Amino acid sequence: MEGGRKSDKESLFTEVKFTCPRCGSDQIIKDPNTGELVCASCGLILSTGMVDTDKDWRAFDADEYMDRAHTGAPVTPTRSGYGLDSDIAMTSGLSRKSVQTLRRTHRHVSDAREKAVEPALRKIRLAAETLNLPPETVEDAAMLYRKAAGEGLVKGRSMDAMVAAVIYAACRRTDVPRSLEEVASLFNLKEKEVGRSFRFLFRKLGIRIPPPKPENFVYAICAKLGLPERVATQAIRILKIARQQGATMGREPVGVAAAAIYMASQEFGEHKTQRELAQAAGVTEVTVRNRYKELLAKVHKLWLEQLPEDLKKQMASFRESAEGQ
DNA sequence: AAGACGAAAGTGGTTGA
DNA sequence: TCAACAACTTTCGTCTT
Repeated sequence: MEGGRKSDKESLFTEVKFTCPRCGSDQIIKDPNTGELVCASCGLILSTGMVDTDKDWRAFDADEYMDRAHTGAPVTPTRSGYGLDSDIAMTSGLSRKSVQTLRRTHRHVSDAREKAVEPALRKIRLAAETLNLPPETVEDAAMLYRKAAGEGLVKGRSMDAMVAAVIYAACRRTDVPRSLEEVASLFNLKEKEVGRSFRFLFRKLGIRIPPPKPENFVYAICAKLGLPERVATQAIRILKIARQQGATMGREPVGVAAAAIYMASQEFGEHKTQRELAQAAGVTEVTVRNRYKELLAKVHKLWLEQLPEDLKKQMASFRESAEGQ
């Protein structure tokens, strides 16, 4: 590979020593224009909503403090019993015998439900680890599975396909860019099978899942190609205009993303071939080319017009120094 | 020679009758 | 169930640098 050039190229990962609270990746990129910190792995914007580990309540005197304090194990749908166990105490007012009866009934009902979903939840947790999913996504997947199981949609279907489907759905709902192919192959399933379960699920549950945004794929593709953050930032600008212009409708989001990156990289003199972009995005050269053509027609001019003067000059100088090499 | 571009034919999914 | 359709892929030839 062209190892020599890489050192004088601006590093994609500026020395930010954060790790992503969602996926744990340390590939955090800083957007020079907005100052936002973005995770290159899962696309989460960090700086506008850093995790607040403080209390979620305030107290103005000691009594209030005692009153409002609540602690204990976090509630999570990813574990059976939501990570909580409940029991019925031997309190006064009830005979020993009725407490025992109550306990037995309670255990019977909750155990039966929990036992039914436990293997699936275990699979979800395992898959999440391999796919490097943030907790938010894992919880959503677990929640969806519980909902599906609760409505009897799981019976008689392949558990793996259902688990894969809820994981994919959760990724979509929480803006984590994982492809159907990635999720399906983890379970040795075909895209088609998972896709079918996915559609069945959200049709039956009445859940609306918007198509993935092309922006979600930008940082992952740029990271694969070692493109600097300024290219990623502008690609996202291009994609925002593209959406306003209706240039993303009905198009494969990842293909549009690749084309936008191609466009931005050219303006910055960061030459990558259409083939390289296509490979990084997992589409063909022709798709990149066609999306690029559409972006040229509908977006390119608007994008350049909206750019601040100093950034235009910056682009020109980057292009010149690239040509000089 | 490498990369960009375009045309033509084929593929697999979706939609509506 | 089937045909029509849109988006995408594969393949290949031509043009440009």
